[in-house]
Amino acid sequence: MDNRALIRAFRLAASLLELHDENPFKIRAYEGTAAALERLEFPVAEVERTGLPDRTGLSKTAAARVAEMLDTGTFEELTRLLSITPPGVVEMLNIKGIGPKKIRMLWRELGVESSDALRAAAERDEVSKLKGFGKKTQDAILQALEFSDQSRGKLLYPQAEELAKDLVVRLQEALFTESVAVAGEVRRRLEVVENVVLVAATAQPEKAHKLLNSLDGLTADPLRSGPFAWRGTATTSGVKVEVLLVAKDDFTNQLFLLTGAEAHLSEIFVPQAAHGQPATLRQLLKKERFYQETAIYEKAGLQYVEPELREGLGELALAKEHKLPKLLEDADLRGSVHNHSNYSDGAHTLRQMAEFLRDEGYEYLGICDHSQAAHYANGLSPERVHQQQHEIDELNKELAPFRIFKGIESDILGDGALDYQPTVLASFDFVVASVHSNLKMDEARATTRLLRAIENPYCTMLGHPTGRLLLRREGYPIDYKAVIDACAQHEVVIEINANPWRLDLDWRWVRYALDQGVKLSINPDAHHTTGYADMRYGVFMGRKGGLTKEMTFNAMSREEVAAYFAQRKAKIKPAEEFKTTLF
DNA sequence: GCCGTTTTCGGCCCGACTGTTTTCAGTCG
Repeated sequence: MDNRALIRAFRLAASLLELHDENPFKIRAYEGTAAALERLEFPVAEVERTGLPDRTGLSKTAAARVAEMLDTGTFEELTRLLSITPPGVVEMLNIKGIGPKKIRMLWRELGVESSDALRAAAERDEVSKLKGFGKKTQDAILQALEFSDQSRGKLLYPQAEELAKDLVVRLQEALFTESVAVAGEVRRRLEVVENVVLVAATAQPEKAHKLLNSLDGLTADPLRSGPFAWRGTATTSGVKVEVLLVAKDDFTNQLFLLTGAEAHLSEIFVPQAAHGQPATLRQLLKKERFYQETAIYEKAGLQYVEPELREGLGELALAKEHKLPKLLEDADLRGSVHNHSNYSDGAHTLRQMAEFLRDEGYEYLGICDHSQAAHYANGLSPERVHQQQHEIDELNKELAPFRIFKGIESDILGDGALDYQPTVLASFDFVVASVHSNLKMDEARATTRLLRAIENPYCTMLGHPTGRLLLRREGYPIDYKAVIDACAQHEVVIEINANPWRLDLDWRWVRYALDQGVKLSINPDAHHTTGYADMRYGVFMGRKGGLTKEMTFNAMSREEVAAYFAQRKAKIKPAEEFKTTLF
């Protein structure tokens, strides 16, 4: 059991206590346990049980509950709470916008015991009549239910990749072949996956069927399957799984056909093709058998198209002209600039965050803890900013040539102002500006808010532009063009937040940003040393949008980044000159 | 439930925002 499972269990217990109207301080205690676990930087499961209180800082009773979880998968209080709560009501806790207290009302007053019953009650206009509810709340509930419906049967990229890779290994073992590959959305690195598609070369497809039918996590769908295609779903997520069983000589053709989006395969790239001559890649594949994907594009007279780009969004036109860019790679990144330490809500100290990154071979770290408005995340008061910067100076002396840049993730307040006065903002090497509150603005207001932040001379970089959490919450709507244009005008870098829940800026806007000359930064937003690894997802998104090393902010060297920050700060006029207009 | 003692129980306690209210409760990050 990993720490996250523990944290989830304690959060659930806290919600259930609240649902059952128990002592608020008891609730806070459970939340406190979850928060304490979140800050830990080691797997609790590996700690000697008797050492738990000392190692975790938890109270004896909380530590005992953690131990119980580790040994039995649950703890007594949680079991009790679950036993007095209908499963459908527990599930309702996941609905955005309503919390335990509103759910209690719905349950007690309307007898609603499931999401479906809730939807029915809302559609009958019964919810809006409850005390404390209203028309808007009812509509918000229906909208949230709609969103969670849409999220069903989908996985974030990392989970989809893990599932796909696991199946590849099992099929390779069962079929005694290396020729099993991931295709489809996972190979194209889509941020959300609905279909996990694999291709396996085998002369014994029945062996593959037998294996796939026997796997615990999969549910077969015989109606959609056939002798050469196993289809079903991953049981818990409901995501579709498809395994095509093909002859060895057909492997490359099938892999290719199952990788590209339909628009890529069926786009006419030879407008004047003679009769019978292939005009699309699909037609070419029908005529000829290939053994390497590079040979397919070569035969078509096209530049090789990386799987990430095979979306049918204009890449073939570029490939025809041999103008596809050389895409960014993991190894091009030389530092990481939006990360948290335990000064705010991160798990690790400045030193730990820096040494880990240095030992991974990177040249610099940008620390951007939360600003003072982010109370929930232990945002830094000006005094603590000062203290942190002093500590960074000391560490920089010791760790040189590795360098920590002094940043901040400054909240963009409701009116678009940055958190902190100019004198404080001026003390940072750079400022990442992000929205964390009041996420329900309409497009006009949300855009104006961002534009105002971008115009602020202290804004170096725009953080997660829409605030979206994939499969969990829609971002606030923004006018992408206006935001990107403003970033171009004010030389503000846009981050591709590499956290797999965010992947924001959306890759579909990367090309537009690049065309406007906006540099992008692959930012893991790490709250833990393990979080740096998320940068690879950000690289995938950049690649999908055609991002190159040259246009990637954190592909710059330490010296280049230092020079960039210094030059940008030098351009800021003295605070008094814009004070009246901006603050 | 946890802390910290006035050592046996009282105090603990985010702020902004929204939507519901007519003075506030619930939710969120």
